[in-house]
Amino acid sequence: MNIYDIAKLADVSIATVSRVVNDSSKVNDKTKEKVLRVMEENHYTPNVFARGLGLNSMKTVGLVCPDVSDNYMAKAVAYLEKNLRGYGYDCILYCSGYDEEDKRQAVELILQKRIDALVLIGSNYAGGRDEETSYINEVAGQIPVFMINGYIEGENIYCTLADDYQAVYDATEELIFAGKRRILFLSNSESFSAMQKRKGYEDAHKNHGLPVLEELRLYTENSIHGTRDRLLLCRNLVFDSVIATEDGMAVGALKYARARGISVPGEISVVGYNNSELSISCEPELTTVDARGEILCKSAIDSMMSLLGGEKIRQKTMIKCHLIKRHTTDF
Amino acid sequence: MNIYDIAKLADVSIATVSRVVNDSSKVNDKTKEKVLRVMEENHYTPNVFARGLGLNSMKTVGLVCPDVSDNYMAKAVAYLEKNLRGYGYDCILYCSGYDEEDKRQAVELILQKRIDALVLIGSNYAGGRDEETSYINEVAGQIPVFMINGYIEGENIYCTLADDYQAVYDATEELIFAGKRRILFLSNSESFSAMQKRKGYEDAHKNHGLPVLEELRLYTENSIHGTRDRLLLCRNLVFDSVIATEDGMAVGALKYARARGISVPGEISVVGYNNSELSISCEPELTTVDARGEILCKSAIDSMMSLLGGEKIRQKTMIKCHLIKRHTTDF
DNA sequence: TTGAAAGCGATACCAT
DNA sequence: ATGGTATCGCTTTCAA
Repeated sequence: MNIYDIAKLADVSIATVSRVVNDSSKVNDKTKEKVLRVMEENHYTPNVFARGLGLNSMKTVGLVCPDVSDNYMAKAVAYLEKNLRGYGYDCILYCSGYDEEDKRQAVELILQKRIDALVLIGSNYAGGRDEETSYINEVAGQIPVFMINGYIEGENIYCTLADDYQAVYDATEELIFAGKRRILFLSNSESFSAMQKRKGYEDAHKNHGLPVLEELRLYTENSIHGTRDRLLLCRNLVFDSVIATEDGMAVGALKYARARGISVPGEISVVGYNNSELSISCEPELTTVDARGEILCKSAIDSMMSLLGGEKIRQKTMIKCHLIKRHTTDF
Repeated sequence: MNIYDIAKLADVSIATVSRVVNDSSKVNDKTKEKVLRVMEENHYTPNVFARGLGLNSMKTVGLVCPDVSDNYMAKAVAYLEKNLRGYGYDCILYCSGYDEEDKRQAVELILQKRIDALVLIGSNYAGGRDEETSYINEVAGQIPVFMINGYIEGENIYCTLADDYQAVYDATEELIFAGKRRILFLSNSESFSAMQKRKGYEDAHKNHGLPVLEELRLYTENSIHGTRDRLLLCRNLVFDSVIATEDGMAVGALKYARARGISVPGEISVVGYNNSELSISCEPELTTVDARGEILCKSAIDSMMSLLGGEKIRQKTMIKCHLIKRHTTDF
């Protein structure tokens, strides 16, 4: 059942049917009604391919993230999908993995689907060297690119990001005020966001005349047991508090403390990041930074709709984070 | 840059270009090479819409789940997306929510995108009454439908499911063997899977001559604090063990025990479901059922590829679950 | 092995 | 307000 069939049945031309479908103004109410009825009766739905061919758009936005099974990204995807659909846009999803080459390729592939806009979720697409992100600038030559919690400068690239720097700066400062002097910094990547966090951690030390100790900066995987075991292996690492760039690592630190018989927050304080469910599943429950994922996504969608509607929008939007104090710290 | 441009530059007809693109056999190696070079030089990529129009397919499968921010579904989506892409299929994602009407509508909408197959993730699409799932049968009239951990009978519907019944039956039986007589059953939905689990719980009791006590079947939301608070409110509910249909609720039970000063597994045993990260974040770590989400997805993909390749496949595949014993039980 | 031409099902411009 | 028709870019017969 195509537009020709409907036209014939309704005894009008395909042009009129098309007008009704796109509810163009210039069509007689009676005609419109008749066509609508015929469409209804025959369960007609326009062929999206034909439509796409003509308009060179299928009202689709591409979502790319390293891994949707990560809770932060999953929430972002869920939010984006739901709300973009509210605007009549569908989402096609690519999980790129974390490898540089794979990320580049995922973006290249999804671009071939003639999406109307690209959303890059997570700070893993920024960071690193410029050469490594140049492909994003290229994409931006064709369609607008929106980054959720990443920042790349360039024409047609729009970034919404959490103020991770300030969040970690503030948390570090609170620990310092509480008398902590050996704050372990746990991270698992060199993403844009991880770099911001690290800088916040370091600046807080510097601004309070405290040394930034190399030995207190630890790389580990973002897994509970992985982090615990990693810490267990460092037999002569001494610290009185922990700031982790992801909740998983913070919980790992908790597990480590328990394994070593160290009390939290009595002997060490622990701060996590992302306010994920992990942070309330553990014992004691985790003080953590809420990076406002939903607000970031909302802001990105607003920008996108303005842009696609022809308005001019700003390229960088920064959102403040929020420290949620629970039972792993005593400040 | 379209097929005509390439044809002109390579000094061949568009038919030949098309043959090269689809690497049809009947094309001279020299010609092929020449065309390939021109395509390369001009960064040519076929227009997916035009292609879709001709083939009436865009090699896309529709993924529908109630909520990707749920860890189980997110993992499924991640796995499906990654592996389907390996077969050259893209994924378009719809998060339907849990409401009956919304689910129906999501399926209807995604169908308009002329997807090649539909995957329904999670047992929330089955269960309830037949009238409520009839729309799925209708969809199956047009394209194959694959259900991940759900079961609906019907032509062109293919189901892969975990043996949730047996998993809960076995876990319940172990608790009974360990001397437990008041096993609390915590659930949060009436999905197909939830029903299977409940039946497993009840049958284990019956087969061991134990009564199924109404008061020990509790509905609650799948949230840690929600479940904890719900239990805290039941002042005269007595139980010696817990089986939850989701890890979140099991952790909630743990939190309840802690709040009441009840020791786990000393005084009560707790069993969760899904082997999520929550189950290792909590303290003590949770004994939980691994419902083999990845294996389910793998099996579904295999079936799909066989079917699209013209083979005949079976409509129902059952996968055995696995009980992972950790520290919340002592059997 | 290659090319010419007929669809595929919409949109949109130009008439009327 | 409505209709006729070119157009979008590809796939696929049918001939050569």
